[in-house]
Amino acid sequence: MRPKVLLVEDDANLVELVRYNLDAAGFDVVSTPDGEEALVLTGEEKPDLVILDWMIENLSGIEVCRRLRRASTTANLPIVMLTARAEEADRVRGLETGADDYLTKPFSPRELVARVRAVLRRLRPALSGGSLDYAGISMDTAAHKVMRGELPIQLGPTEFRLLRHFLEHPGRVFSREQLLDAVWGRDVYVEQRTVDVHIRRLRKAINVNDTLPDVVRTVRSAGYALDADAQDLAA
Amino acid sequence: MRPKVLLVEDDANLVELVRYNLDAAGFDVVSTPDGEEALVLTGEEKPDLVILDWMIENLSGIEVCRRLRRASTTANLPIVMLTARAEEADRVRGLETGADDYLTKPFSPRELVARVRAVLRRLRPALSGGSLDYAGISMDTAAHKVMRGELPIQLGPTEFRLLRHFLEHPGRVFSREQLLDAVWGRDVYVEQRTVDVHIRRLRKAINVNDTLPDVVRTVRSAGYALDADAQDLAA
DNA sequence: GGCGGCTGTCACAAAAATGGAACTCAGGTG
DNA sequence: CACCTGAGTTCCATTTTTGTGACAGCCGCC
Repeated sequence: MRPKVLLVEDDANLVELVRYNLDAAGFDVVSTPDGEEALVLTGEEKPDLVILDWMIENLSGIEVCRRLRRASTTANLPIVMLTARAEEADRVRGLETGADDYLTKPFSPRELVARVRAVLRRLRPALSGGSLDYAGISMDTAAHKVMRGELPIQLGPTEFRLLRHFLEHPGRVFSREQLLDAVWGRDVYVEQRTVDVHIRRLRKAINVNDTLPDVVRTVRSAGYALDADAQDLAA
Repeated sequence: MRPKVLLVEDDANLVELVRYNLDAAGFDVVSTPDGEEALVLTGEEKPDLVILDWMIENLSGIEVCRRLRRASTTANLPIVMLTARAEEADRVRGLETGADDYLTKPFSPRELVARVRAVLRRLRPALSGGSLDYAGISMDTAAHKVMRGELPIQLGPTEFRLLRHFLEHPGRVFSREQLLDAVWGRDVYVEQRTVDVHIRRLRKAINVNDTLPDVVRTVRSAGYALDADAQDLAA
């Protein structure tokens, strides 16, 4: 699955240059020159990362950044700012508004790709092909294989995505609603309790034998989390 | 708890400059000019982030970076590279080796701090807002975990919300009515005395053993407050 | 068309949390 | 010291939330 990047930039030549390089590096690219539209596209396209030029139409890049950070659904969306403003104050302001990285023009396309990769490697390890490890579970996202210690684990597609999501945010609690958004997709309508059933199927598959601790923690009235010490807390 | 940064840099003047700025920004700083020692210190000091100069003694920064990435305990340690080598190829190489960010000298201390913050904001949400600390109690709101010193605390949903409310307004006294509004919700109708019961459950859970002081202070005919010295005041 | 793996729902069981009542305890008062 | 008020505790019926097994529909495959 190619990660999707939303490019918000009004210089058509630059858009083409960046699009070409990102495409070659294995990314899908959606672009717009317009700040307002960027916010709309973020909701519709659900990009994995946004590249924001500072000077764009309608809303400034920094304002778009601020709004994305404020909305809960995009508060964690990786953002790379891109601009001709090399002033130190601007760079600091960009980073403090919530951008994850900041590049000044002129920049090298290769460096941009490298920085986009570095940001994604951090935030969405699964997208960059590597493997995810936590609490004795390791998932090879490329090969779609999962191991619990030395034991291979067999998972259905939904359980796989569910576990991957947990591994990307170890220890963190997600509500059923958040899990439906992240694992099923934002426009899918299913009962919240369906999450319970899949959690159960995941537990069944992961806790191969009774000697291994359950790593899925139930947080009453809140949701579920993947947790190395799920057991101790219950005790 | 202040995040700890390991600074690997051999220019003593630069070390002082960076140390001063990071300290002012709320970080603890440990430093060494030596690549080999950096690896040792990483294990001993368990920093939250490493700032690595490329040109250092014994091992090059990029080699240190590579080794840190390879070791499982430090594979996820955030790394910011810092160097005089402005060549594009070097920057790309640095980022691809696993650095999370890359700054070229001369750089502004403020930008360095901003970038360090941006990297940490991503990786350790707990260090920048996700966690509430007061009177020896720390609550990780993302993971829904509470600790009293080193001891894990088990709370029911209502007690959790109650404690969170207290932690958000440490030391302040709330009437039962205010607590019902804030913790139960404005439109919920329950007896005021119910608050007492939950306060009791909270106390029971928090005061794990008798040696620890009670941090919930009762203010007669007024309400309750979370207080570091609840005992002394009562005496 | 039949088979097997996945999915989403349901209904019921099990577990945990909650709210309230009753009773006890502590502090202040005259 | 008896009395009164507010707070601490305990207990338990009820309500809420989660766990679980079963099942029917779907889809790709042989």
